[in-house]
Amino acid sequence: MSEIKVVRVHAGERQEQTTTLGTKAWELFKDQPDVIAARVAGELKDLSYELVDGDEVEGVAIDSSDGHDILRHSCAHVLAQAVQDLYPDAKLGIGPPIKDGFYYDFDVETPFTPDDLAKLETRMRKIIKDNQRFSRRVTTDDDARAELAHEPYKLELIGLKSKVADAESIGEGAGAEVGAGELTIYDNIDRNGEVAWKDLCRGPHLPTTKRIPAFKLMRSAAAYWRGDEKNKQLQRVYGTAWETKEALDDYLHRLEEAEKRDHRKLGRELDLFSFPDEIGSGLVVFHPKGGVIKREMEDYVRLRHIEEGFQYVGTPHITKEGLFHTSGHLPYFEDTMFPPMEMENSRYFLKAMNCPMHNLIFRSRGRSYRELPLRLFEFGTVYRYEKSGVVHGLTRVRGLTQDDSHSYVMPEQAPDEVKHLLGFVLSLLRDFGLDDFYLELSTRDDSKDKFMGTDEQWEVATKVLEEAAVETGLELVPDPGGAAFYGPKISVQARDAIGRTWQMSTIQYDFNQPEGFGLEYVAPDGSKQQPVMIHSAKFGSIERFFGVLVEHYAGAFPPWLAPVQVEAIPIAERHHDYLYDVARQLQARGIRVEVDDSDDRMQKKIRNAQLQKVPFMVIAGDQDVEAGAVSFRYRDGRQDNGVPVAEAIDRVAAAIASREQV
RNA sequence: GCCGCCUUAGCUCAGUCGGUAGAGCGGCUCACUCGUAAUGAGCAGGUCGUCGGUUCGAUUCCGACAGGCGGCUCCA
Repeated sequence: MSEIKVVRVHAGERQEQTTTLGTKAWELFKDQPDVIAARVAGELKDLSYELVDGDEVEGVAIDSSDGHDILRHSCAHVLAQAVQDLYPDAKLGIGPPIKDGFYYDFDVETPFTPDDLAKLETRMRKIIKDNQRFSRRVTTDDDARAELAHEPYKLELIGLKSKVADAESIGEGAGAEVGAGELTIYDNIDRNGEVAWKDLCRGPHLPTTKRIPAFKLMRSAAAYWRGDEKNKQLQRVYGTAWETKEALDDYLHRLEEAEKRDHRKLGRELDLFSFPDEIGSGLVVFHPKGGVIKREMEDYVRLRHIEEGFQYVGTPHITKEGLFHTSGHLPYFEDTMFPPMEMENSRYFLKAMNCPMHNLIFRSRGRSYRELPLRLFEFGTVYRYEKSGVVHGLTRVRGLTQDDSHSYVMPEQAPDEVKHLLGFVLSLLRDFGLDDFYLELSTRDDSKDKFMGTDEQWEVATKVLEEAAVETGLELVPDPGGAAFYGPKISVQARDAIGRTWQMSTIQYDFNQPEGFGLEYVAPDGSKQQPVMIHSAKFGSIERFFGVLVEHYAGAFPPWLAPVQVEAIPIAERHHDYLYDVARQLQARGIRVEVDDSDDRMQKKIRNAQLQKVPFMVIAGDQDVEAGAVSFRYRDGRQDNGVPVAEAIDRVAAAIASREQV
């Protein structure tokens, strides 16, 4: 028997090992039960992979990122097997792992109900218990076609694979089925050595179904085949799978926690805003408490813009259609604008973007290079006809207010202006408590008909943005094809308190609208030149940012934003006057305070203030009155008793002024 | 826009196998005046999302529409 040499890599350590030809990868990891696959020369392999001389082999643990993907993908196979067991006519789509789980698409007569999911889970448990072996088999396109003749979607994938090199371009997630290179089928072999099921798949997989420690089916929904709305809708079943029952429970618990932060729920509970049916879908009204937060946000943002050299302007909500022809928007976006109103032989549109109006302000008189950069800024409310299925709380609405600015600059000023804007938006987001970002650079792709302008213009603009983005040192993710029709954009993605990312600010470089509007300035040499305009929204939309902040803080806003900053709680009725007096002093310092003079017991008042997430509870009873003091209770239950009134007021005022969280 | 599910009091939710409904919280009134997350009692509150159909009779069954939820597609 011939010997081979392999290197076993573990925790960064390389360990040479001599073994015999025919040794399988799993034999190297017999002592590590959490290893479910192997990485050989950077490629993931099944544990049944047969080692060859010189291989560097690293164990892939089930709780690693790759391990999770493999576990979840294998679980998707088990789901598909269960579906075809219970619904033999079901045709298979694709079944890749996704963040925190997996899905599998099926073409079935009738959509799955929650009851069906329960039945499928039961069936899956049986398959898992059956300890079926995932067995890899290399095949050819022709053989696979014959074998999968009854699976039209798989046949389509095989056909596409032979045409394109990049499997991911076939459609979302399809890379899990057909990878680059050879085509493989995985057989599920049961205890009796029979093939219980099989699927076209790139792998790798767990060694056996029994290695799925914990899973759960989450929901079903329709999804277009290959992500194209022109294609048939398949039924997609979502599930999740984890390395232990505890990890699954933790995940479900995290979902529950995220649900508690849902701004739609908190918006109702904290009486911040609502979406009255009578007004229409996606149109929000802010209640007084939400209004306080919104006003604080706007006041601060307006102040900071002015400090950064912006001038505050105002524009109307409707306009004749010609303006949007000039700007170039109408041909691109008419179907996402509200339909026009006929008036005095003109068609008027609700405003869907502010830039054209700002251009008219620029053009209202002659401009000198000495005025540039000219920075116009406003809270511009725009209306967009979002499709009915996409409206979602405050994060996707039909009426939104952008903290929108346009900087008009000489072309040579553009790089500095973009850097200035980027620094500004990041500092602003930090002031609101978001400090974990990455950037996305959205550029033109090959579908050039979607985009206006010359190759050279796009190249220059993209380079300016890219350099500014790189200079921040933040992670930069490319987004080809994501640009606006008039130019490339940088968007700032912020991670919230529980790690979710939200698109916030955008900075766009636009050489098209200045041309369309005939914008010009007089240069030092007396010639007329065309400025470049740079669009920027810092929050993106006030409404969305409001929603993000609600979720980020789980409704427990820092004092400077909190609708009620101090709840004064008398222990008994005889302490009311004392607290009214304290409240007057707080109000004199501009602090938002309420005295809870209801006839609830003080314990109930504390509970109410706690549920309203008020940052400072100021309590007074006989002892406090006698000492000229108050007692603090914070949201986390911490107490600080007998604080002299003047000191207490200073303390609250200081926390507000510093915009800190308490 | 597409697929599925949902819509009963201000909120959260029971219920009616077709005979016009109930709880808790919240609100109001009264009593209680209390030291760090729910005092007690009483009262009020619903054309069961809207419109149509079936039926002697519809909140319940069917259809359309509106709104919501979860996805897909989209997102200037």
